[in-house]
Amino acid sequence: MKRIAESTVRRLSLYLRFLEEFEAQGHQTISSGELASQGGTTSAQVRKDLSFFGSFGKRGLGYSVSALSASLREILGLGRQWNVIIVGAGKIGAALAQYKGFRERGFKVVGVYDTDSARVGRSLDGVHVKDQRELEGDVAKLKPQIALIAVPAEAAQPLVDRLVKSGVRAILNFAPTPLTVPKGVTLRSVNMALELEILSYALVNADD
Amino acid sequence: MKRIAESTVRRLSLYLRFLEEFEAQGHQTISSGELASQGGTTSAQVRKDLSFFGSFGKRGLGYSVSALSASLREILGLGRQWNVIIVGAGKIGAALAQYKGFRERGFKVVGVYDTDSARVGRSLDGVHVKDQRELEGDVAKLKPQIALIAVPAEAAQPLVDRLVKSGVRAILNFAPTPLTVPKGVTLRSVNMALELEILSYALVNADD
DNA sequence: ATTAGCTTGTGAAATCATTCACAAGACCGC
DNA sequence: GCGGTCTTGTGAATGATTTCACAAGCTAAT
Ligand SMILES: NC(=O)c1ccc[n+]([C@@H]2O[C@H](COP(=O)([O-])OP(=O)(O)OC[C@H]3O[C@@H](n4cnc5c(N)ncnc54)[C@H](O)[C@@H]3O)[C@@H](O)[C@H]2O)c1
Ligand SMILES: NC(=O)c1ccc[n+]([C@@H]2O[C@H](COP(=O)([O-])OP(=O)(O)OC[C@H]3O[C@@H](n4cnc5c(N)ncnc54)[C@H](O)[C@@H]3O)[C@@H](O)[C@H]2O)c1
Repeated sequence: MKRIAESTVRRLSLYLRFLEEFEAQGHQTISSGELASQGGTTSAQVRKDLSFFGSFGKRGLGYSVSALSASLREILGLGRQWNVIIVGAGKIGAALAQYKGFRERGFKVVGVYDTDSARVGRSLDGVHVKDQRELEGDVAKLKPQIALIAVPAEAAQPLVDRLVKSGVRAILNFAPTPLTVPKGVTLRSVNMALELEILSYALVNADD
Repeated sequence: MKRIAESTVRRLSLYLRFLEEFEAQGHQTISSGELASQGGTTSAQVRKDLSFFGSFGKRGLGYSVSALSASLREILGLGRQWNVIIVGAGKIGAALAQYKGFRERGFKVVGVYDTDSARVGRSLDGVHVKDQRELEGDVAKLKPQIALIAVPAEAAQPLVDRLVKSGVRAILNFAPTPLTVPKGVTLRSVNMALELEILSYALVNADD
């Protein structure tokens, strides 16, 4: 299949969230326009996004909320549970480990790792923090598909290398540093200071 | 001035970070190619990004690290301290309040607010948590330019409305819900579950 | 069965972003 | 001062994404 733009995947994920809300409200069908207004986009965009994957609607009627939800879940790979590990049990790592929003969307935290012996052994919402030396062994055993990186910037690249070597193929990084991964591994970074800098830019350029 | 793409602003922010590292290493000049390789982009992209704002380099030589850093800081509005408030002192709000990375980049947390009386009064790294009823008064007094939203999804829109009414013009939202702001206010959202869903998509479509 | 009223799916057009490619400028060594 | 070697700044070309616009399909009402 043709490569799909990340912006499209991002919107599909948003559409799914709105569909679930709609479903909870008891609606049976939804039009591209309604979906668009929720997501801050246009009806044409919604239809174009969906058209890359097939044809899900009924002309004159719209989309079946439940059928489209199911299709989007399928497309996004959310019909299953993903096992996730978190490395770094500091402030942000602990918050992520306890975040209910992940589990609700099918991402289960199966391990949390740290170097600091003061943190190892503690329990974060049912998952107990282990020493990072157990990382490789656990990855081989538990086969988590996704790893979250919540360690200091300078520890991030060596950690990525270990994770990749152990077989992790998708990484979400929170350390504010550029990282490289070999082909075949997907890396995404969330950089919060950078988000604030974009706001800063917007504030000083408010007049345009 | 012509409107600048967000992707450009994002890269400028990254360039600045690399320049600071370069400066710390004692380098005087840097070429677009060196800057590009750090940021995972191309030299042409770097030059084009900068060209929107002026001409900062010397042909044959490259850019003065310190002069370009200063220019980028100016462009991004980072030549000053920004005051930031955080609403919601739960797990993620507390992590953000204690995050050193913000202060290092000129963002100072001047207030943290919550509804929960068990959390009010605690101190998070020097800033003590106040009752959210003090929000409006404090915003009038402290004039924070930026607010971070770390409350449950259902509390987010009413909170945005209060913040906007009080004069906050830039908001970074961590609640996984769509929010609307009037024109003149900048809103950005960080949606971590969505980041994981993009990874999920990448994993199930690894072969393309 | 026909019509009226919606809404989809999709080529074509328009807009936006990135990459190419090269003239022009700067430095260095001789 | 000149030739050689770099590297910038930038139009033009390419590529990607979004928007437009409309034929075609479905429903419901009569
Ligand atoms: N706190 C935030 O809100 C926040 C926000 C954005 C980004 N970040 C980034 O997230 C990362 C962690 O930040 P934090 O505030 O949680 O810091 P922290 O110091 O609270 O936590 C870092 C943890 O990582 C552990 N660690 C260090 N090296 C390790 C390794 N090799 N293996 C396993 N664990 C290791 C430390 O023992 C510590 O517990 C940093 O890169 C930071 O820039 C934090
Ligand atoms: N924990 C995470 O890692 C994480 C990650 C991504 C997004 N989020 C999102 O961030 C938000 C907070 O998550 P959390 O895990 O910190 O939850 P939490 O329950 O630990 O914290 C929420 C806090 O907000 C406070 N609050 C509620 N309504 C408020 C109001 N009107 N004004 C001020 N404070 C109010 C609550 O008292 C509580 O202390 C949620 O929307 C969540 O989806 C959390």
